[in-house]
Amino acid sequence: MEHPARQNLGVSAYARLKRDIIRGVYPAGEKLLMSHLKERYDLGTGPLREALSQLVAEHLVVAISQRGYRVAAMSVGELEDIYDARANLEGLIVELAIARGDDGWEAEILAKAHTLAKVMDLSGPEEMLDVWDRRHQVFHSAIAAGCGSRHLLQARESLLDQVERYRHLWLCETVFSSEALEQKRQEHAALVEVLLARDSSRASRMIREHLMSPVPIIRDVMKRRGLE
Amino acid sequence: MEHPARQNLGVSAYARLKRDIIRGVYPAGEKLLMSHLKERYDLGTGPLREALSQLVAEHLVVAISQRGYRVAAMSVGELEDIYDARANLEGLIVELAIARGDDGWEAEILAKAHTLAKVMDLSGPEEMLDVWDRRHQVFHSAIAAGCGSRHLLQARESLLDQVERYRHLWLCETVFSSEALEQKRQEHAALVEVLLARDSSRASRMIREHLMSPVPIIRDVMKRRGLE
DNA sequence: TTCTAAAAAAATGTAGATATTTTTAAGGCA
DNA sequence: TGCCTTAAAAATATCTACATTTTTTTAGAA
Repeated sequence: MEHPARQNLGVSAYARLKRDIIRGVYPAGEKLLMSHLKERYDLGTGPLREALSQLVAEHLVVAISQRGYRVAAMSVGELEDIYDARANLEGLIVELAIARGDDGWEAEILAKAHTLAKVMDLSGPEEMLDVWDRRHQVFHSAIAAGCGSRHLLQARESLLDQVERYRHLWLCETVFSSEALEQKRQEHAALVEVLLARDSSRASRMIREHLMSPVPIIRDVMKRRGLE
Repeated sequence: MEHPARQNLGVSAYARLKRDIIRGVYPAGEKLLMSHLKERYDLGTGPLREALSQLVAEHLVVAISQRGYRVAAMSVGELEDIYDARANLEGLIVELAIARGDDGWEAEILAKAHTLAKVMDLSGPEEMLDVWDRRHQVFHSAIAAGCGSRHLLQARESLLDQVERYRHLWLCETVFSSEALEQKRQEHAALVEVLLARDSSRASRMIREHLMSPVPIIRDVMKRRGLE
């Protein structure tokens, strides 16, 4: 008989904390009080400190010696830098993917693009956005996977984790109009076409623009909320 | 009066463990026994687990639930992927640096290149290699800094950390002939020239080749040591 | 108000309790 | 004997409770 494979508590603490930070449960810069975390997650300090250490390594949390932990700050400056870095890295990855991707890669892109395009058929507004976002991520990951480099994809993941708090701001604030959805769909369709045509420089430019487009919107949200 | 700013033990445990892993004190794949670590670093499990958690996030250590920690494996496959990823990322960063770097950037490069070129004047063989390596890193960092993106530089640092174990293999094994040194010096000089001329595509290609050159040597060392 | 000192709160570290895995040893069977 | 299974013992990982140290707050005095 197989046990349910007992995880150590640090791992689940890590997952839950990360999720809560990304979802904005703890605002940027907020002190993460050990006593509060112990109560909220019903855990001892040991596992919590393990989890926090990992989050420090991922730059989502900052540790100040003898003064505990804080949620990493957010700023418009960082917003712009993360998106810039992400756009450029993704551009590079797409170029490599076009040079290196095989038939399976093309097929995966088509499959994920199709799944993504079919989202609107679904039910409620909240849930639809959720599903759309998940499939959107999967679609872009399928494109990136073609570069074939575990370590470039790892760098990409790391930036995704760091951008997630800003992106969440966008998802929350955006009343997702069907025009915007339609707009995105067209961008994706155009992107797929250029990818399959293996037009490296055009694909790279397109993906960079595609990724940068939420920046002005998020910047506005931040300024409105006094997060600048 | 200022206190010496007491660090928590996890931080120094992290630094020492990382150093030892990179230096090959613990071979790839080796089990990191808590009892051994406690004795070696004279620390309790708490700080050690904090340090190990950070190293897990940096992919230098792997955690297996209820079975403790191991040094991350090494393989020729990973060697090739890290160097490939690094070369491509560095190529991208150089292109951005050329587009974005200002006069200060150019000046820094010239300064660091000069310091690097002057290393040979120094004393012993071991120490010289040490100094050379440090200045070499500084030189390349000065180039990369021009891209102006904290997050791209952070991704670069992360790859540097991960490649360090392989690079250390190279530094240890290489009896550093003055021809090789001379060869490197020429590559650097050529690189500086192209950078200052702002020849983006040539600089990118040159740096990619420059970074890839140790790969065959390291691959040989690994095969000889049965690390493949 | 501004400074100081006591009190409270918080972070950090260790020791030891608990749970899990690994090793060892013994027994059964071909 | 050789090999597998099983059970106990040892080693190990993990977690919590509490002790210690440091920071922050509070309250009183100048």
